[in-house]
Amino acid sequence: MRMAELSRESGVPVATIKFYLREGLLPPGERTSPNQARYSQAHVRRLRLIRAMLDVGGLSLAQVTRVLAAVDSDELGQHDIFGVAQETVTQPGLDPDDDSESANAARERVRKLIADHGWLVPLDSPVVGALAKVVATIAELEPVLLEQIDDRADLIGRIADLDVSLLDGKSLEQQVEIVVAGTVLGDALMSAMRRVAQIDRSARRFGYSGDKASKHR
Amino acid sequence: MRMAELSRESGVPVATIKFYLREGLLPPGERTSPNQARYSQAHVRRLRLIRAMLDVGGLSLAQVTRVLAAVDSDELGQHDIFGVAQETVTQPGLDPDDDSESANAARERVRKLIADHGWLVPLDSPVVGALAKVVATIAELEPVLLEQIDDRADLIGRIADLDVSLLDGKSLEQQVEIVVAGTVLGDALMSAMRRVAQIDRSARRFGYSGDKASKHR
DNA sequence: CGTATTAGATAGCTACGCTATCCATAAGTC
DNA sequence: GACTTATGGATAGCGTAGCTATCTAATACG
Repeated sequence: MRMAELSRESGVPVATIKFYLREGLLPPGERTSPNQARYSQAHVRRLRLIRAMLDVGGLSLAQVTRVLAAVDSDELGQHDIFGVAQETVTQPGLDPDDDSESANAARERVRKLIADHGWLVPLDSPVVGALAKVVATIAELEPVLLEQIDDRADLIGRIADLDVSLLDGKSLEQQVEIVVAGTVLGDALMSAMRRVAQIDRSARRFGYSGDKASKHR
Repeated sequence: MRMAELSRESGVPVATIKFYLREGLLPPGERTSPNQARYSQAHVRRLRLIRAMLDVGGLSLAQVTRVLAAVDSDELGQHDIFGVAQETVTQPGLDPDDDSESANAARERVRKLIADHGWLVPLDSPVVGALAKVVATIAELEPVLLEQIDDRADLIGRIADLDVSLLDGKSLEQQVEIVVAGTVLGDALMSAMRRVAQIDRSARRFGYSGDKASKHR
């Protein structure tokens, strides 16, 4: 497959593909002569993955770069797969040097949450720091949201069960792909479904009107 | 409170506050003379809300602007609250003119999902379109993720129950604030908790090692 | 009265994610 | 083999987002 076809297949403009090649997001094609190359189905798939992470997952190019680098390096152990995918996606959490009252309160709340649920997670991991930051933000803005955090954690735990069960009987290579997609696109899927479900619950509680008139103009 | 103090209280630089004022994100202060103004605690809170939506929620300035406009307009009915918050946050979904096989398959899958769960949601609403887009993307990239979508939908539905139950006994004004924060920050909270829970489940399944040595370098 | 702030206007800046142009070589076409 | 088209690679530029900096005239404060 040559450049034009790769572009057509993937829906990504040629100039953009060249840009991704320069940035190392897309591996170079197989050389057929000093300055010609041939691309494969793997390139199409890689392009689709890039676009999915950018458009649907909402990642930055830099994050996509890191995720792909992790995918390509094959020195991952079973247990690290999630960590690697997550750490490249997780945004900076609570500053560890932040010793303010609210920061400590948030950290404590998260510590207790993890302990209460018996979660086996190092407290100094980036994901925990990120969670602490979210909790701190919510605590000072709309603390009611934290009232049922334990119930939420139970449900989320069961979602995580589903996530992990997906890996059953898969090769390590497949697992990497599933975890990456599951981490990035999984967030989008959960958010999108939650919104739909909220509309349903809200309609049941406050009354459903199928016509547009009731919608905000 | 004058500008300098507002800046100190909120942690937002003066230049940035002025920028937000220009953009209409922050309402003008109360005039004390033709070119002086005084700010209140409400301004501090508003600033914190803006920063939370930008930094934690990951919204764009334009989205924040729309959310705030909706918050400020008080012509919302009970049932519309979710819709308004969501529609300003929900990114463009599947193009309705897209008649490709994959797009139709995704739409059908979503339609069935909604029907199976008895959700009361207009199929042409933006949130459903957004969900269809996510489903379409996952379907062509990592379709295994869709295998347990019904189980996920059940759990998400129960999360939505929690979301809606938060509004019990709250004034309409409070409800608006809760829904806005719950929509934007709630996504961040769920994602962060899910990552932590995934680490736990993964550790249980594949073995936990508390030391850093097992982590990706 | 003098120094420090302020509101408001305008201009500039950095990062991101492309997009466009150029050129020399190679491929496809007759 | 001549000729048109496509390609790889390099370099430059562009549009948007989200601030940041500077300036000015008016006000506040001690």
